[in-house]
Amino acid sequence: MTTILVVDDDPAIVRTLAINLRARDHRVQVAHDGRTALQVLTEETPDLVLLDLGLPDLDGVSVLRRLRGFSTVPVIVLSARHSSDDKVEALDLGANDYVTKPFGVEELMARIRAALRQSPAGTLTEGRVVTTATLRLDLGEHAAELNGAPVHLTPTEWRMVDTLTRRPGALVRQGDLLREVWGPSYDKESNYLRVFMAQLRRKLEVEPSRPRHFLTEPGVGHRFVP
Amino acid sequence: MTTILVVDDDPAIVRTLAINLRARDHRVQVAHDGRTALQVLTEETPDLVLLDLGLPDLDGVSVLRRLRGFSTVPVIVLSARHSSDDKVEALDLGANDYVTKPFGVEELMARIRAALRQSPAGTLTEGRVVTTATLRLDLGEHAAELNGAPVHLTPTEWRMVDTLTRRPGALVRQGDLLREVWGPSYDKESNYLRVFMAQLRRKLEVEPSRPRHFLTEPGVGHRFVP
DNA sequence: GGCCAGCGTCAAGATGACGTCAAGACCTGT
DNA sequence: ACAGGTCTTGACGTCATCTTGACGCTGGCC
Repeated sequence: MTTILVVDDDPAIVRTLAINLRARDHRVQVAHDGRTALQVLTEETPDLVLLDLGLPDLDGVSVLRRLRGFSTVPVIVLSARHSSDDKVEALDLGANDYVTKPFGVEELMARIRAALRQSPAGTLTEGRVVTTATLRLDLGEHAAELNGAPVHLTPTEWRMVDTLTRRPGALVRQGDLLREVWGPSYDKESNYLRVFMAQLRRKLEVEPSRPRHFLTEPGVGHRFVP
Repeated sequence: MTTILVVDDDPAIVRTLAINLRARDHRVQVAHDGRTALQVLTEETPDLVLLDLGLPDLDGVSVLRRLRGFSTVPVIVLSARHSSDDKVEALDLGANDYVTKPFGVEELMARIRAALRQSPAGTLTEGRVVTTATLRLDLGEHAAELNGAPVHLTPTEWRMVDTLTRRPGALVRQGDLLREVWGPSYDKESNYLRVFMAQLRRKLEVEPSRPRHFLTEPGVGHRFVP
């Protein structure tokens, strides 16, 4: 049983979606504006988000940008805007799919199934936990410990940890890391990597100047070794 | 760099897609019918498939069904059929996205980015791995081992290893090697070869003075023998 | 035996990438 | 409006890597 968060200010649409989703055995959560949506997302961990772009308070796009700051939950954008630019923007901000209103319910349900199917076996719900001799990183709970002492990581730092630890020991190229963490257009800003790798080492390495987990492969990329 | 397989029988569409994909640094493979597409997929491992539904031989839907039998590669369906049933069918058969023709190129490119982003990071890397009795060279991961002990190679050394091991046992001429590693204008700087061949042997040969893998063919070039 | 061309070796200097720091911009909640 | 935390941006020292040149060795040829 999966949980789906519906973010839309139109009660009629919300009702239609809720009925259809419940009929297909999903749990449904509702937020009528962007602020509430973000609030819900920090407290709950739905398996998918249906996000309307036309919200009363925040722009749907900002909601998307912000939620991608701390979550990799699959997002399907619903929007009345048909323009190519809007679609490109939303997709590049991290939306998994973009459906224009009015939409066929059956199609949307199929797209939801598709998105859930692809979602890498639990990015949120099944909290990934990485542990080493000195470290404990709970990706789901956003909790980090160094030698038992809790450490606070910022959203960007979490995103870096997330992509670096996805395949332990594997090399992540600079461009890939930048795109994953900051977005598609940032693939040349290697400054950021220097700053944030230093930050991660300061917070997560016993001896920041002699890193054992967060390593640099000069000219190529970075890797996390357990 | 990712490889994308375009399956479509319309040469005009294939050409448009190929141009746009190459401009965005993708390698492009083409299949004009379903049979060829399935054939290619058993031999190569593209990172994403663009699949037209209207093919001359097999129905695109059957292609999709069959390829899902042995592959989890992301598939974006392109189709002139707008009906909801068609979309639902394709999506439920395992398509990751469904785009109706005519489509905006920018939108499609954004959807490709979105699909690649979601695909588990591991599936993308085409890791060539070269092994001998004493050596292990993982070109994708930039990891090298000599008798089980990890060895660190610099970027230039990796480029040399890359070109030398591309065709094991084959002779690579000095000029070709220099051009591949340092650039087109360096084809006379055979100094570099001397310096870096020595470096490679020091790091990757059990007995650097009696090389068994990285050999020199005086006056002609170099070769890697497994 | 002596000469030459090409290869192997070495080390010093130049270069560029990385690590570090701090000031300012930005955003958020009070 | 303010205070706290976070992200961005630029400058700078440091280090690994690359470049460059000098020298010794070897094998072929006269």
